[in-house]
Amino acid sequence: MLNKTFDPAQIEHTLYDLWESQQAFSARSTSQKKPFTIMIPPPNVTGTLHMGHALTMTLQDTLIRWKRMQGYDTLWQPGTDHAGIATQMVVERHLAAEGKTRHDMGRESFIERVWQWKEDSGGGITRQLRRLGASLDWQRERFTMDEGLSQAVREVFVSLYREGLIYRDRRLVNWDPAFRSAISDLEVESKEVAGHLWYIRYPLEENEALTITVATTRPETMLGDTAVAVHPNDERYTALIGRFIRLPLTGRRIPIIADTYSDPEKGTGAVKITPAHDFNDFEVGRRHNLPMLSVLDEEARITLEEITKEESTSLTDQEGLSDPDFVRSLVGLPREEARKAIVSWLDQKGWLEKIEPHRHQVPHAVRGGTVVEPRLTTQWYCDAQKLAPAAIEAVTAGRTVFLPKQWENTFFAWMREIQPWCISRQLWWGHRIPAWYGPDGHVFVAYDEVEAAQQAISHYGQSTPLTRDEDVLDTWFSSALWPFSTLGWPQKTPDLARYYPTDVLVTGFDIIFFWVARMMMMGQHFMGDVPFRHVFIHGLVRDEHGQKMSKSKGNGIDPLELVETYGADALRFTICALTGVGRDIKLSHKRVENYRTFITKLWNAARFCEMNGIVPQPEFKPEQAQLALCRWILVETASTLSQATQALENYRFDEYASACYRFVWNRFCDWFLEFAKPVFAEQDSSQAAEIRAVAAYVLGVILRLLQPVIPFVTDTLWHSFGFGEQASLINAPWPEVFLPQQAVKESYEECEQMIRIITEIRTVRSELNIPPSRLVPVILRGIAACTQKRIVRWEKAICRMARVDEISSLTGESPRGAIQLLVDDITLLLPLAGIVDIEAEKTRLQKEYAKATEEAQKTAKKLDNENFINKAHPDIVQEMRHRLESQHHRCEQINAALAHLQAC
RNA sequence: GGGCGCAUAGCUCAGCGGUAGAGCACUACCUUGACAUGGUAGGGGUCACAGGUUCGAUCCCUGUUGCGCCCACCA
Repeated sequence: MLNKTFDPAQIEHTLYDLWESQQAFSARSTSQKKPFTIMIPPPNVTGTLHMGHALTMTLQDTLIRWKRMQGYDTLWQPGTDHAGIATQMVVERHLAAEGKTRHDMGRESFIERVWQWKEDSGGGITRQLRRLGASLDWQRERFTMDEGLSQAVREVFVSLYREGLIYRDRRLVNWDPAFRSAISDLEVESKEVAGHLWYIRYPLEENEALTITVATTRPETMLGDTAVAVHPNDERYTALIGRFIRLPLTGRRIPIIADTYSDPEKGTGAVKITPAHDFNDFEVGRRHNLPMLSVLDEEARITLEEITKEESTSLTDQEGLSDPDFVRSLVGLPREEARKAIVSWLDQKGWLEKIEPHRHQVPHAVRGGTVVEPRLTTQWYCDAQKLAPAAIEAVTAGRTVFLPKQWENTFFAWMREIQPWCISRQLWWGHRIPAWYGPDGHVFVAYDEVEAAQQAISHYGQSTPLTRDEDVLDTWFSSALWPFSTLGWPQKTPDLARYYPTDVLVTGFDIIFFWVARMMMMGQHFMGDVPFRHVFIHGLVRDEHGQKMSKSKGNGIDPLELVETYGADALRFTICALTGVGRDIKLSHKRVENYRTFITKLWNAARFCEMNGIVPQPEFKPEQAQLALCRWILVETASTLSQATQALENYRFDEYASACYRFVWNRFCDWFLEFAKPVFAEQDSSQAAEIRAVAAYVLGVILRLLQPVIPFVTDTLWHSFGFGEQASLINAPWPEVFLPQQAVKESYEECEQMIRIITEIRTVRSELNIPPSRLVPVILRGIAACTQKRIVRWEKAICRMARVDEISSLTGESPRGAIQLLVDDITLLLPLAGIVDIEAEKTRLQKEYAKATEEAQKTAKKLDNENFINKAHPDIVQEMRHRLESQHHRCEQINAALAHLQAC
């Protein structure tokens, strides 16, 4: 017996455990079935489930469960990511709470601590995925830092190095002074900031009275200036090109150079060049062979190390121009303080011409939010420019297709402009770079220490002590290998051959560059094929006001809270229903609450079936159905099934959900079950047996149709009804579409007509304020014998559903004051004289007449247009003629009804 | 500066070259033996604006406005 209400909390845990213990989600690599594979975008191992996860996982699970039913050998590969920076940050925060830093602990014990943290919290996210109902193949769960994946990382690093696609380079990187690490371009976002433009006079070498003024937003970097650039065509400065200035503060002698980088429109047209602290200046410096002096250390504090190394003599005191004591006092000052100090010194000494307020873009670290400092360091780079073309070609050729398609443009735009990928990070948590250095700095890249040592012997001719590179790899380096590393690569495993390339990647647009592009490059390079055939890009989950959910705004919705409150099915169905193409999702408790009613409706429909003795009849075939009602619901079932299937094929989760919703609620419940009620109420109806069989069949289809999106409630019902004796719902076959024959279509029309009759009567009743408790008689006038027989067949249903107490027929005149209804060629009379307000009915009819004539006029006007007749498609013209005919007919009928009333 | 997306009922969104749709909200009536987390019926839209193409435009094209996003850019 089904409970009166469905209680998800009670069943979801047990049901999921059962599924898992039965290994219902396991891929069967030895089966004959065709494989269908989705790789999970691995969530951070120490993370917690947020709405974005709930969205992407629901969509993936819906696809994978659907494909499983379609008979594929499905692999949904689970796993987690070590998330270098994020995880290290969390653990460092814990340490800070204890008053410690990672440097106090040392590398080894810090890493041990992170592993411990991973062990303690690492199950969280996977437990939460289970809570959502995600049908991942847990036996295959992987972690980006487990032994197998680490081996893949080393293999990729070493071979790319040997191919010259990984190299070390000294150039500017985006440096996060808080992490004291390089970060990638993608981890930098520019934010507009209200700052200042400082105009500083630089005196000419030969005559201090003559100055050239530069404008800068970063006066603190002037310690590292090694040139002033002007545009070669800028007449204001042509005479100065090739001459030298003396840099205030240090007295350094630096050239005025001509370079087209300088923009005469900006500032004064003369720009200070600080190659070690600005990406553009760096390029200028390279072109002109300028010295590159770093004046900020790893924490972005002033350092004079490089200046004093380069030019130990320049720091001599020159009255008013250079001031060695002051400059030395700057050492160790953070950027902002150094800026203030330098500006005030310049002002005192008269070098500051003016200050203007200035809004400009400043790069900030996406994670942590510190102002990023361009910094000259040696890092490891991956030559993405060489890897990109194959990935671009794969998309151009359609071997990988993005959906929606327009994301391909985003992908192309970035890939075509791709920059060298800085893959080293000055962190401790991650894949340590497999590179060792000899005492002279010679690099040995090897799979392990033993191999490196051997290389050293052959290089040096003797055993030589090596030190390992301190840095770790960018987290996305290992993520890039995910589609094949999880399948056993670099070994040539059967799984790799079977499940690669995967079928679809489901993810958000925010990681197209970080992850999708890199998987494409690595997949093409190491597997010789794309990692996935489709990339389905979904939107973002926002709050009900369309705001991005964020911790700081506190507007986030916890998916687990929704699951606890409304059930996983309700959340999943809501997500599917709201996932349109290329649109973000606005989510609220209210939304989930609303869609939960659908789950409730389904549950209650099933209870009704149960109460009426509906049990599965495995022998039943839809082709056998004779009754019009049964044929009608079977046609509806077939049509829903094909709509739903097509929707899923096109990743139209919203259409899939709404097709199911409409069918279950507005067809199965509102009409089929309602029509069935009077039949079931009869003691021994000959029709009941067929209706029961069909109801059971349709219910079975409904449960299978909805299993992918609402697995808990459907599985519960599946077993409760005993459908499960044949197969578990999870592996039950996706229903076949039943193709209706001509006779079935006629039956369908018959049922549709009855629906219209009932609706017409209901509408009139409602508009004339006849309460449901008041039963009314219906008279059929001048009706053909076969139509009459048909109505008789449906009499009980019409009476019950339209609140009618008697259906009779007559030929000849209508009774006075009877309300006349028209459905196709059937005239229905409601003899309500004295019961209803005749005037109200007149008004109603007049309104309807006006509407009908207006519509008819519109059609007539169209048909009067010669151009329309000549140029429109003949089918359309024909259709319009038919339309006009029926509109005229309808007008006449209303008019007749009106005339009848007038006569009263 | 370059690019992309969106604009349809009070709200959230489908849709489509040929009579504007759904859910929620709203109004009225109804506790009828599956379900009040329900039933029945109803009101509500110059499809952002201006041009163009077309027999016909909410739909296609161009422009305008508004909102959002991505990339680039520390003078």
